[in-house]
This record gives sequence, C-alpha cells and structure tokens, in this order.
Amino acid sequence: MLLAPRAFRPTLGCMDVPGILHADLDAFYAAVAVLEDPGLAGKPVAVGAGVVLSCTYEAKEYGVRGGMRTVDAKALCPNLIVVDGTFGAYTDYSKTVFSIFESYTPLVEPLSIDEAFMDVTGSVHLLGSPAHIARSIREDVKNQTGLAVSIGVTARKFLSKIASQVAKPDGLIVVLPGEEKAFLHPLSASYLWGVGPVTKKRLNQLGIRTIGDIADTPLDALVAMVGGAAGNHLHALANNKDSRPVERARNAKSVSAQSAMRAERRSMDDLMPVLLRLTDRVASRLRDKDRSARTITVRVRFGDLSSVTRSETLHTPTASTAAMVALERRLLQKVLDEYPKHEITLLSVAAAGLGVDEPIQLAFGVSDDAVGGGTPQEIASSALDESVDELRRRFGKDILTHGSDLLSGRTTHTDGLSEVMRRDT
DNA sequence: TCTGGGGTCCTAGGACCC
DNA sequence: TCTGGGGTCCTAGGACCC
Repeated sequence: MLLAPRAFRPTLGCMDVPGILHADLDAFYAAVAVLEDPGLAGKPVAVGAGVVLSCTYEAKEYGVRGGMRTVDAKALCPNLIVVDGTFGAYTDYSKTVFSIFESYTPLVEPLSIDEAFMDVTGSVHLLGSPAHIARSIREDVKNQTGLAVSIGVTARKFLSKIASQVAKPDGLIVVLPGEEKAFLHPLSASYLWGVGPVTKKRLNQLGIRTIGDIADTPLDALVAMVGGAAGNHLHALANNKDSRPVERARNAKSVSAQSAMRAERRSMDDLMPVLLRLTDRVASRLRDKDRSARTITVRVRFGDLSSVTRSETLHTPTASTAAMVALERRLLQKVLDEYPKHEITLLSVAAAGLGVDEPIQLAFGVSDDAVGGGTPQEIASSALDESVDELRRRFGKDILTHGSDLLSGRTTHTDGLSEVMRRDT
C-alpha cells in the first residue's frame, strides 16, 4: 500500500484529488542538534535533560525512545550522546519550515512546532497534484534546512496523519480515493488519534486490535466500551469518515506552567517561591499576548502519582501575577489542608477561559450608547470614564487608579477589579 | 514504566435559574 | 410546598497528544 508519489496528472479533477497533507519533521529536536553540531552526524544522540525529548534514528536502534529517562537510555545505549535541549535554534528551523509550507498554500494548520496539516486543493491547478506538491515540499525542506520531513497525502486529515506516521522516516505515502480502507484496516488501533494506553487496553480486552476491528464493531457496542464522544469518534475514523477542514492557527485556550520536584512533604512557605515563579511565567505570557484569564487552576501531584486540582472562576478576567497568586495561594492551602501527610512531586498552575483583554471590550462595549462623536480614542476614553464611575458606584471604592492603562489595553485595572469582585463574592 | 513540560477535550455531578 | 423538565455554568478528574 506504500505508493510511489505519482507524476503530475492534469486530467485528474480537483474533486477527485486527495488534497490534505500532513507533514511531520523526523526526530525534530535531535535532527536540529545534529545540524547545529555536525560532529554528531551518524551517532546515537538524545536531546533532553533528565528525560529524552527526541533522539536520532541511530539511538532508536538501541531501543531509546522519547519520554525515557536519560539514565535508562544510557543503559540501553552506552555510547549515547545526551545533548541538553536548551539551545534556541528550534524555533528558527521551525519558522523556516512553516514558511515553506505557506509558500504552497495559505491553508496551513500547525499542530506543534514540528507538525502541520495543509490543504493544497486550491493549489493543484497551479502547482500540480498533491503528491507532486508533497514531493516538492520535502525537497525544499531538505535543501533549505537539512531536515527530513515525512508527509502523508490523502483526502482526510486523520488519514494523512496516519499516513505520515507510517511513512517515517523520511518518507511519503499517498493514499488514493478508493484505497483508504485497504490501507487503514490492517493497522493497529493505536494509530488512531485518541487511542492511548488506556483505551488500547480496553479495546484489546474485547478482542479489538486493528482499525478494521473497530470498523466492524457496532457503534453502540463501541460507545458502551469507551464512552459517547470517543466511541462515535473512533467509529467514524475507522470507517474513513472525517469531515474536519484544515483550519489556520487557533488561539490557545489555556496557558499553564508546572514544576516537578523531589518527593517531600512541603509547607506553604516551601511552595510559595515555586508558585510565584510559575504564576509569573503564566501571567507574563498572558500579558505578552494581550489576553487575560477567568479560570485559575492549581494542580498538585503526590508521591504516588495521583493528583488533585482546585480551581476557581473569577467574574472578571485577570492577567496580574499578584491577583493570580493570591487566589492560587488559597487553592493550594485547601489542598495542603485536605492532604496533610502527602509528599508533593509537582506543582502546576493554569489559566483558562481566556479572553481578549477586558479593557478593549469594556471600551467598545459601552461606546454604542451615551457617547457622542469624536475620534475612536475620545469615544473610548469617555466610555471608559463612564464605566469607571459606574464601577466606583457599585463597589464604593477607589479601585481604578490606572485610567491610562485602561486605554492602552494594559491589564492593571483588571487586577484591582477582580480582587474587589472576589472579595465581593 | 511514571520521567518533563505544555496543551486539548470529555465526563459527570452539583448549583442555579426558569 | 413539592415535583418535574430543560438549560447553563462551575468544579474535579481523567485520557490523550506532542
């Protein structure tokens, strides 16, 4: 089923062409490490401190895998060269690769730093068949960066992603219409997006091993096994149904930071510096993007790897380190009180319910009524003065001291606001 | 087999409102 | 006052992905 990429066939109509590509850089971090230090070429190399983020195919031959502890990887492969993953070249390579993608179609959907979907259906009449385009992209990436990229070409997103996995390393697989199920059904169920260790085990217990087995299982039986959403999802994919379009980058829905630590019982005093550091990371990333968050979550992982989360949703979004830390401290205190003896191995904070920064919404939200003409800036300014007065009336406090920050879209005022609203509830 | 950090989505129960 | 139905929001936990 491994098809050689075909030559450009102008007779093939657009509608018949499988026009969705999934491109995945091979062993990205490790490959970049080798490019940055050519002395590493041909050697078993792993990138990562503590755990293996990525490793070369030479290392994979020894059984080294991503996610492994580096000490375990060394045990498998004594010659393994471990490179600290902190050098900053990754994003440069990634940018170059994505700009190559975008030179073939504007419809590029990034999945991560080293992976993307592309819909090239609209480029076919200019650039040739999708298979031809894929081959061309692989050459461009190789020539301009030295990296190998594997590509799957089919008519559906999930299928192209599977095809690129099967194509690795440094390969190209094209699955033509009509041949999808023949390609898909013999593959292990774990190739499907959404089948991880737990679901795989559950399916195996019922004798379901391949994607074809899933396709042959009645939908209601599948739903009974793995739940409504997952059951419907897997059943559809196994039958080659996936109508999701390729979409350009979406905005993130949450921002988080975490820090692992030695298993030890820790007090609030021990944890506060960590909490502050993590929160500052999250809050400043929010501010950089001019966004703010409503739901703040604290997660604690214990020595036995179980974990608990505590969260709270504010009335008003915030991007202030101080406001977030104050809330997180309360949530963390709850956990410490509830689990007085547990050792703690990880602390994580997350901010979700992200909105565009509130000052902008506030300004234009009230500018419709009660405001006369003027420049946009003037309209926004008088609208803001009104809202500020309204808030002062409601809360009876001088909570908004940064009027100019409001206008400039900074978040300072939301800090005071959310703190007042929190006390209020 | 549990070793890091950053994410998404789903489920299920409870509170609350109409 | 009790009961029922329907909808939304919040919280907590879990699976999965790169």
